[in-house]
Amino acid sequence: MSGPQATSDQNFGSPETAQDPDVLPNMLDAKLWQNPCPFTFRINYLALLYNTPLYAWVQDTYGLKRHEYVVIYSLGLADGGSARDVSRTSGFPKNTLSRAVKRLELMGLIEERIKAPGGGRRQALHLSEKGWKLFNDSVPAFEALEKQMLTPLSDGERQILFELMSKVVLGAEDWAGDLPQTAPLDPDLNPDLDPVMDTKGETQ
Amino acid sequence: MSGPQATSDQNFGSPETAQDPDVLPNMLDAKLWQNPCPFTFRINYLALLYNTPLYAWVQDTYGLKRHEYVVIYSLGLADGGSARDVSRTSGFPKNTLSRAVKRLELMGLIEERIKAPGGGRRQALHLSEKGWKLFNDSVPAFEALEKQMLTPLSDGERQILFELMSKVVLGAEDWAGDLPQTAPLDPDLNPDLDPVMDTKGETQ
DNA sequence: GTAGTCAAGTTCATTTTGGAACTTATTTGG
DNA sequence: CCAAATAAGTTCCAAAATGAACTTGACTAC
Repeated sequence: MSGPQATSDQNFGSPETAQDPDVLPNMLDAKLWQNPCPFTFRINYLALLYNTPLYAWVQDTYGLKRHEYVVIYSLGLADGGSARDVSRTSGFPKNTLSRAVKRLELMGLIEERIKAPGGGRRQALHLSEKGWKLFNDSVPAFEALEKQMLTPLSDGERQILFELMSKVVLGAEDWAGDLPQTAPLDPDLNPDLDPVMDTKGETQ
Repeated sequence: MSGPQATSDQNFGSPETAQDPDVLPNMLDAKLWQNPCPFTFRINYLALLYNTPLYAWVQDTYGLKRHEYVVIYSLGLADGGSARDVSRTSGFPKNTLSRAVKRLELMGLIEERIKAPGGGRRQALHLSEKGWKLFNDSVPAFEALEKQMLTPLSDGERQILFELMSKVVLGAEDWAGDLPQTAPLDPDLNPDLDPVMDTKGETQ
């Protein structure tokens, strides 16, 4: 090996050890098995593998950009939510979502906005009938790919994975610092719900 | 509830059931606990929570954009890799990486390029001394946050999580369709390595 | 009830991104 | 060996994303 990194054995990428360079999993192997951050790499890599084809499909099928579809999906799960809610749970900046909402309104996928009952200047967003149809028609594709992803696991393993991931997410309150516009995780999450987020599509 | 979605019980977002709207975990709760894709949401959400602060820190500390740092990180793990390798393992388009490589070269973080021994027009990229230093100095921050993320788990649980995630990633060969420029997972991944990917930072 | 504070949402200007076309090295087939 | 095919890397440019400033409505305190 050439540099500091003490990745002793195994060959990957390094010119002197590279063999068939067209199999090229050298770098992938390195990122999977020599990574000081094996967990977050897997997270990111799976997000990439999952999101990329699905959002491409959404784009082709419905002509919606990712952040636009995310609004639909978010409202499908949490009807009456605001742009702020979508921003905080998805990571997209609020001006991006402002535009998305405007376009969805124009397309007749969400209803005219009304100020949210609860607080501030918030606007409660609602899917239109057309919006609900799009949501219901599209979600199965997302479900199917998630199911596909999990086929290597037994039912029991899937359950365990779900529980471990949930633990990690719930523990995130403590460290999840300052996102762009900061969405502190809620202390008393209700263990009977289900949300959606939005990670673009690249790994480390 | 207003629309089709049969999210019966629990209150979230829905104007009629919304209570304290400022706690607003309504939508987060919905995405976590009512999500038809609970696994991929968690993946995406954790990627968001992880990547966002780290890449902001990299930007502030080293003045490197995400894709630029990704090149550094990738070469730190797989020295001698090519831009193509980084593209395929990270999901960034090749022109974006071409620019990144050019800038890193300019900054003196990677060495002059030489054509890769193995194949085609490929160029083997190498970190400079300065590049290695940056890599070695920065990686601990990534490691630390990953460690932080996993604190809710016991050692045994972390091990199990690692194994389950690995299973899922290895199984991805079968379905991981066509990424932008398609990186077929290698059939015989060497279970002694470790790679890095790149998922921007939004959930669904 | 008026002033001050806060934050959701919008607009604007700039930078960034990435598809498409192109270049160029290399390999393969005749 | 030469011609065609392949694919890595680059360039160009139109489209998209986003930070920052701004607007606006609502709540708070006096």
